[in-house]
Amino acid sequence: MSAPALTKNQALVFDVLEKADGPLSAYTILDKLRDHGFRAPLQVYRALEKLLEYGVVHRLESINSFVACAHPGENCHSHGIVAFAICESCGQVMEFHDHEVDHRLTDWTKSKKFKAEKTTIEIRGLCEACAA
Amino acid sequence: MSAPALTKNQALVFDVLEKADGPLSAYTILDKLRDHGFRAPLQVYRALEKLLEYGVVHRLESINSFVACAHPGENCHSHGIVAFAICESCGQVMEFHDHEVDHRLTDWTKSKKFKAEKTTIEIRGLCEACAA
DNA sequence: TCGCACACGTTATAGCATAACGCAATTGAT
DNA sequence: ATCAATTGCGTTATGCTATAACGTGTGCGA
Repeated sequence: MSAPALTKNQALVFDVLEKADGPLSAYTILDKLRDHGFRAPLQVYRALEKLLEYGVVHRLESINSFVACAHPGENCHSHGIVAFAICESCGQVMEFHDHEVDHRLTDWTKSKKFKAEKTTIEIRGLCEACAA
Repeated sequence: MSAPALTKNQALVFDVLEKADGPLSAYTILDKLRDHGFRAPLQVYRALEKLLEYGVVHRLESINSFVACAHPGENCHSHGIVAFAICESCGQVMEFHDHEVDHRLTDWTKSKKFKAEKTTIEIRGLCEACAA
C-alpha cells in the first residue's frame, strides 16, 4: 500500500501534521484548517483514515492524537512494528523500531496462534530535556 | 503500592471487571452498577483510577476499556511491562510478559535518557478461535 | 476540637469519534 | 457515449469517553 496522490483534504491534513512539532488531536487539526474551509470533524477523520492506511501518519492511541511518520517519503508500514516515546511534558514524540522486539512479539503471537493485525507500543514519560 | 482494602465503590467496580469475560468500557461498567446505586461516570472513573494505581486493573488504551489483571492476588506492577493481545472479534484479552521486550525497550529509553513512566503494548487481531 | 485527607455524590461540560444522508466527480466496462 | 460503481466530499446529528467544579460526610491525628 504505497501512497497515491493525496486529495486536497488529505494533503491539507498531512501538511498540518508535518509542520507540527508534535502530535495533534483531530479537533486541533480541524481548528487549524477552518480557514481552509474545514467545518466538521468528519472531514479530518476521513482524511486521517486514508493517511493512516497509506502509512504516512501514525495514531497515538494513548493520547488520542496523530503524528506524521518520522520517515518522510517512505511507507511506515514497511518498518515493522513501530514504537513511540511520548514526552508528557513537552509533547515531543520519538519514533523507533526494534527488530528484536518485533521478533519476540511475533513469536509470542505465533505460539498462541493469534493473528496480529495492528500492534501499538507507546512509552509515556519525560524526554531528556523535560526530565532535567 | 500494594492494594489496601477496597472501598465499596472500588470493590463493586473491581467485581464487575473480574466477573466479565473481557474488557469493559467505563460506561458499560456504569450500566452494570446502576442497580447498586451508581448514577454518574465519575463514580466509575474514580474507582478505576484507584484500581489502576493499586495495580489490580489494566487500562487498554487502544479500545478505551478496562480489564482485571490476570494475576489475581498479585500486584501487576511487579511483573514489568505488560503486553496484551486483544481479539477484535470476540473481545477476549490475553495478558503476557516478556523480559526480553522489557529489556530492549528499557535499553532504548536509557540510551535516549527518556524517563519512562508507563508503557503500553497492545496487539489487536484475531484469536485462534476467531481466526479459524 | 480543629484541620486535613479522602471517598463520595451531583451537575455540567469538554473532548473524541462515527452514523446517516445526499451530492459531485472519476473511472472503466459495455 | 453511457451507465454503474466507486470515491471523495459536505452537513447535521448523535453517541461515546473523560474530567471540571462544587459540595457533603466521615475518620483520624495534632
